[in-house]
Amino acid sequence: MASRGVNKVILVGNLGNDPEIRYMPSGGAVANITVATSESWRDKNTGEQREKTEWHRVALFGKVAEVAGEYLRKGSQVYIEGQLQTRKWQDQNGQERYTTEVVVQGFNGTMQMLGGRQGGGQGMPMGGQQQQGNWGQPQQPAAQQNNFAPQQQAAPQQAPAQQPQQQYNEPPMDFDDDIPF
Amino acid sequence: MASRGVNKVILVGNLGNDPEIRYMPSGGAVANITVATSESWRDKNTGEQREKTEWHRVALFGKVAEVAGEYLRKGSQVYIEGQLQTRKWQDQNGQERYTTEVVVQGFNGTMQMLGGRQGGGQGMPMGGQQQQGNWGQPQQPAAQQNNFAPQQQAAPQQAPAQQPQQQYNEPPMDFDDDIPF
Amino acid sequence: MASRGVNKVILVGNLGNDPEIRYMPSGGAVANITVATSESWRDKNTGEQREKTEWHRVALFGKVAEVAGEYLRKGSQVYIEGQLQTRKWQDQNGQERYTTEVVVQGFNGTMQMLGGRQGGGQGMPMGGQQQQGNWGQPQQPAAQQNNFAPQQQAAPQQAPAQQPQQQYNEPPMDFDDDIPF
Amino acid sequence: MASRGVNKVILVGNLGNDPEIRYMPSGGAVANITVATSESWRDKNTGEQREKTEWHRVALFGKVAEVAGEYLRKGSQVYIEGQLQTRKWQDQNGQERYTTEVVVQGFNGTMQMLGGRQGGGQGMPMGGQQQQGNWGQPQQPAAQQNNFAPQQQAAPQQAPAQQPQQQYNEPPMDFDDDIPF
DNA sequence: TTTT
DNA sequence: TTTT
Repeated sequence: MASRGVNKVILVGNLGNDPEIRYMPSGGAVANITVATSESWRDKNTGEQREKTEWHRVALFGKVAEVAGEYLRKGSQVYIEGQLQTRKWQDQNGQERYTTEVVVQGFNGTMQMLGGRQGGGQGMPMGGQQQQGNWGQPQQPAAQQNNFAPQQQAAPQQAPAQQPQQQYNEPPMDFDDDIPF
Repeated sequence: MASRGVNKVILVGNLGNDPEIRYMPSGGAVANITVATSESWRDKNTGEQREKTEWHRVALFGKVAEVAGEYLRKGSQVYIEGQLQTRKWQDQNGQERYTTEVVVQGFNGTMQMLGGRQGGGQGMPMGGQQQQGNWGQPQQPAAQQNNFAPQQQAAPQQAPAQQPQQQYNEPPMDFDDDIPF
Repeated sequence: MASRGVNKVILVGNLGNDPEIRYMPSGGAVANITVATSESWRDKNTGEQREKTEWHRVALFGKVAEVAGEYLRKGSQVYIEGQLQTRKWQDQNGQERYTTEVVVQGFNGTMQMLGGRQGGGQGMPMGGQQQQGNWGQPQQPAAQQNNFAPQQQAAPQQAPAQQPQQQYNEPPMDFDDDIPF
Repeated sequence: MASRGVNKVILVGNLGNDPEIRYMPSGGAVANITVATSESWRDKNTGEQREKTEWHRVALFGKVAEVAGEYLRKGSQVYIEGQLQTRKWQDQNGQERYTTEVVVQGFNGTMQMLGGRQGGGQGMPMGGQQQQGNWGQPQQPAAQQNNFAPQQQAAPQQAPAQQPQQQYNEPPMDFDDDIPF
């Protein structure tokens, strides 16, 4: 829990796809999302308007992953606070590759749904039928890979001696997907 | 310059090596540094103290790159504020690879040297002979490695005409100022 | 523009009232908003749900103030990045008082409208009639105090030698309003 | 613990005075420090260099307050991450006054000592005799000013049972670690 | 792949 | 005074 140094990422952007939820053998949820941030500026040579979108891999763990799986959808706007983490893996040729992600886990991060009336009524963001933002209806976290009930680790954040960052050595994570990174 | 979304990284850590400085055809400086942040925690199973160091690639552009090249050294402690940026490149086998960096450029970021009484004396961080932290003596930004344009110009947000970040040349703070409360 | 030290505030919250816009003699706009952030938790003694709202004074300057005046309304959700600033003033009894605000000015800060389809279509956040979030229709910045045309300082941020922080010594700012601070 | 909204302050600056430590009836420590951040710029009218220092009230709670009391001294450079909080009080004339502070408490904030090789040797920041930065010798947190409960307990988010922030007792970083890229 |  |  101690730390020398600061490692903090803050993002506000929109999801490029629905979250992908997986469960670790321990039952803890992992949600992977991609978040777009973009900036636009006027090219000072050509004078034309230009835009550049940056895509961020974000991995959420535990309770916040469950919330993401239930309420976030493609297009949802989110505030993300997490840490940068680079992990090494082997591609199909046995070559070492590195992937950098924003990790949101326990007290080292947070996720906030933005826009719409998130977190509304009966535990669903919209509180009703009419969709205001791009939020999902609360779902059974069912359409997932493997699925032992995520053993409600609702408040693990207070746990006195939590073990950070042991992620990513459990599910394979399919990094050969055709996602652009 | 407009932007929808927020893309912000904040790091406090130490350099793993001396900065590598290059110059673009335009004359603009680029500094590459690696910054370590670490956290330690007590393993709740074994009870032993564990530590994990995360290494961050950071690319600085323009004036702030020159300052980095002059004053930062292996071990220097820095505050970095920048943006996440992932760029695509081809490895020797023609395979697409991705590298994620923290980009510090113009008004989208800042770098602050920490420790010692930076901003001291004659434009060098320490103000004197005795080395307090791990800061370099001001150098000619001459010993540049090589000089091909870096494969990436990072975000073109404010291009050549930028001129921020000439910090580090102010008098030391007087801590006997009357604090207004 | 240089700085020793970091002074940064990040808020995501909702406006408690419509923005108040004023113009300085120089023509620069100033927008004052109050932003609510809240947290809720379960009281570990009584077991009941509790909530606490924190109200923040935010002062925006220049272009971002104009945008705030045009598009933000009571209830609007915003992302604010600015600096902490405490200024001294005299109350009606001649007593020294201090007020702390989050100042958003030039490159030292940013404001992003959240939720809805902000910044949409023709320069208005919603792009149409149907109100999705709590955003104002684009207005003439007319109903303001004094009103020499704000001399479009649209890109003063690039200005080579801008003069920071001289605010608050121009308009009186009416700090005896019945706002709770 | 839940929250709608983000309320975050990040400071890097120097202490204007030694910390003031107090203990609450519960035994929890409270440290009050004032942190200076400053910026300087060239006045675009007169052409002269100008500087402005901003002073921040910071209140630390719990373990981090104890660390502050032991190791921080006037002039110490710190990284602070906390929340903005405004509290109401009555002055000697019975008038309502407001004071805004940066509150560092539990998981909602952190404090890092900067400069020197903090986290070194035997649990003290410098690891030895020779003072590199402006750090105090570890003290008994005994010389407390006075001992009435501070008028404010700040947000009760995680109350007594908190236990984060026991940093600063790790071995120094080895910068010859193999950087993974 | 998002959003505007 | 907001929002949920």
